Amino acid sequence: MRALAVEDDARIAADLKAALEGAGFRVETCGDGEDAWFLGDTEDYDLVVLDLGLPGMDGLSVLKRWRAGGREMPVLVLTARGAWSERVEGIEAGADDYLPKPFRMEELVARARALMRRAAGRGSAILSLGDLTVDTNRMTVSRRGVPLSLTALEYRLVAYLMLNRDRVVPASELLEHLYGDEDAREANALEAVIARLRRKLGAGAICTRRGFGYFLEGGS
Amino acid sequence: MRALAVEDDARIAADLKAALEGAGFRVETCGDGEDAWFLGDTEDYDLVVLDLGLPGMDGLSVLKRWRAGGREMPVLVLTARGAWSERVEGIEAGADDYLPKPFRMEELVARARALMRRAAGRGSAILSLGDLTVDTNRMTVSRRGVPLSLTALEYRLVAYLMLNRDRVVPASELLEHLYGDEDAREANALEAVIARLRRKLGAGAICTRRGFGYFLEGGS
DNA sequence: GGCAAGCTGACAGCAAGCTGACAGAAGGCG
DNA sequence: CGCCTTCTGTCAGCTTGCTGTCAGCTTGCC
Repeated sequence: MRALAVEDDARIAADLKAALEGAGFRVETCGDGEDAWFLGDTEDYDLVVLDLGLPGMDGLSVLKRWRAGGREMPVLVLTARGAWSERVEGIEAGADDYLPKPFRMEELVARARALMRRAAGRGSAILSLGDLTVDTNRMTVSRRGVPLSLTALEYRLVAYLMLNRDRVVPASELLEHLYGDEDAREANALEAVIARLRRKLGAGAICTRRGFGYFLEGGS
Repeated sequence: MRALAVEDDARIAADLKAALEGAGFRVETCGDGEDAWFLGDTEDYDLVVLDLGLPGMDGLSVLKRWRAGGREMPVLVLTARGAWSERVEGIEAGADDYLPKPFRMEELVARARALMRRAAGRGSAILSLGDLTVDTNRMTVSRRGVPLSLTALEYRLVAYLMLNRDRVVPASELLEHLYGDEDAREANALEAVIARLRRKLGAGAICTRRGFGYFLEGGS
């Protein structure tokens, strides 16, 4: 397992290196944006930890150029505290996860592992679309970073829509997923859940395509 | 990440290998006790999965000899169904976790990850969250520095929640961890333990997410 | 305008979870 | 061997709050 840590603050960089090495990675560090881009473009890493504030070239630009060039390695972005807009941009630029500073190194290592797991084939732990984020580990949903308190049923519905965010999910399929298809719940149980969800997520989050089904808002 | 799977049943060994490789490990297998001991003693593994019933040398003896020789890698022991005494011996011999057969491979992978996380946490045997501290070496739990007297069962529950503090642990998983075979214990044994624990730890320590499971309070 | 699909607030039933009491099991100790 | 202590599963009754149902409404479509 080979990792690249892109971070201009030498002390943090050293800490990153130590933590990741403790987790079993061979780690290289780099403090300059352009150098980082070059390394990420020419070398093969299993993981990149990328700070956004860099000399040379901005972290987001680095990331975008990697992705534009077809580099697909997992990238964990370090964002400034509470800078939500940075996170959104980071995700759009192709980040796989983000971690707000300051963070505990254990947290970083945990995320790194989650990324490795995801890359190793399985579903990701964190899914985002628009201003909604679903964390399948914690089984939580948050909106613009604000955690929402959902019931189990509501969570499963959102998570399912999020997993199938690239298509319209028929109501019948949702019913089957939620209730295991046997006793077809009297029609509008599903609609009741959707209504409650919309109240919590915000009106525009779940869209209806009349006669077809539901989908999560976000771009399309 | 390098793992050793010690298992004499060839089919199970193959399953183990596949599951762990799916989780990102490079996996070696071994079906004989003496060979296993030699490998574990001379090679560096990040994780060992060890079945107790082995030809050549008994699994427990292998483990004890590793520990006696100062080998500290995380070891996950596979025990026979319902064999309680084996578990206790396993812990005394230095196992980090145990899993009763038969088990689901996902469960194994989850445990393996938890072990890796623990091992990566600076090798520290002490975990803290909020005002709770769990010392996995001495198997003690304290609150604001005041040691609590917990029973074995209670300790294992708290420790497991602490090891998995970054997620909500489903009740079914806790049952499986505590009792091995889910069917054995009727309904609310788990809830009884939780109630007793809350009385000792303080009411807010263990939180319930209805329909999901339990998690330790702290921060989030 | 009329019909059907979908929405929503209210509400009651019900299941998940909590707790205190109790007794069987396990183990310690004389 | 027998008493005693501690642990822990079961039970019953309770609380909490999730969720399906209903009735009436809005929206989209022809």
